[in-house]
Amino acid sequence: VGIEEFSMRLLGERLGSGTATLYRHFAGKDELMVYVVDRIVGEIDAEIDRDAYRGNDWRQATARWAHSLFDVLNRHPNALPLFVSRVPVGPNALAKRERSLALLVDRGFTRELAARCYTAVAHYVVGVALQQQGSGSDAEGDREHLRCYFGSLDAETYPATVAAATELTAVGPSDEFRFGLELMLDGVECERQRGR
Amino acid sequence: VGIEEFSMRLLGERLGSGTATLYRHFAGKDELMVYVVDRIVGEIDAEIDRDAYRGNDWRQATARWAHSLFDVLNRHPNALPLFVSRVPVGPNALAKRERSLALLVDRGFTRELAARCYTAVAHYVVGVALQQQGSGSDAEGDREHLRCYFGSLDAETYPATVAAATELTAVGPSDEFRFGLELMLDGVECERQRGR
DNA sequence: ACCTGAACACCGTTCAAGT
DNA sequence: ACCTGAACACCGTTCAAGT
Repeated sequence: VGIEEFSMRLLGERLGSGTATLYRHFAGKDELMVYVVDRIVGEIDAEIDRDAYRGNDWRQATARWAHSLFDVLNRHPNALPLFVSRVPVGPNALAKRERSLALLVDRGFTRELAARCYTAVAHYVVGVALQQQGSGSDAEGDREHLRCYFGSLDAETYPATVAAATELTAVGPSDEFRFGLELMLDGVECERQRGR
Repeated sequence: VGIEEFSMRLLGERLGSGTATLYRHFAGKDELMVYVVDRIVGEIDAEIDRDAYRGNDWRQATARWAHSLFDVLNRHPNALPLFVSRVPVGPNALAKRERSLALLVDRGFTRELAARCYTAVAHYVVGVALQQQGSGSDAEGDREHLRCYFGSLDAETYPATVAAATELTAVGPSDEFRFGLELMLDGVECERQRGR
């Protein structure tokens, strides 16, 4: 129902129990949300745990979990704000982090570079998903609206914005994500070669 | 006071007026927050508007506004959640976007590549700031705590995480930001050369 | 032992009544 | 005309009272 509309009263009602009963299972709303986050993290493609996965190089493998995480976050737009300023430490989060890190270390990254690159990519994925939040079914309409707005600005004051009104709004959320991820992986490749 | 603690009643009280009076100036809490966001965006280093700025190459200039935006966001940690899923379109946001875009186009980027790179960098900066939110004065203590937690895990189940416990928590928020930004700018450089 | 209605101390927003 | 106390319809959380 969305984070704004959710309430302990509503949850109690849907479960056919009193609101106060919920506090026998969770310390409060905050603790409940921690469990919600870990459950969502658990939905990340299990492929990352498989042996077959080892055939791919670091770039393919990293791109794969990044896309999988991005997909999962987009499947749960209502829960996205829960990922702000919360380092997920539940059992599912631990397992996924382990695999993503091992991926890099197994393929020759130093522990330090692996840790830095893992963190950068993970923060990029969640960050973009957060800022694209709500760009669901009517995303095309929203972009159209923004394009008109940029295009209608004063061309003397905002020449570059007016000229690039189309380009600024032509790229959809998933294309934008893919492009930025490739930029970051290109950067990782540079850093890796520099380290040698 | 933080977004959680803020209320229209508190604001009315601090201004020495009735709560209902606020609704004569703003349609409601949401509209008020839009103004808060644009005011914060207005704090981005004005250097970006100056002619002297033109001496720098695209990478220096882009890194400069990215760092400035990051600093501004960190100066207002309580307002950060307001940047989730809101494309800032106030007067200050328009002015800053114009300069950041013109920067790239003036230095030979096509409109499309400029738009894509601007968007990627802007989303990266805000995304990282969002996820580092609250890592203020006691950040060192939090990292120490997380390091112990990672280090204490079962080494059979989480070998890479245990081994990299130090590396995962050794990098502070601003270093992490700088590293990821460099990755992304390396990627932009790659893309730019490919386009030629 | 387990559950919960009702209460407590809050919200955002509205509007009739005051100045 | 402008302001606002009080009310309305909600919150999260607690606890005495019920089963």
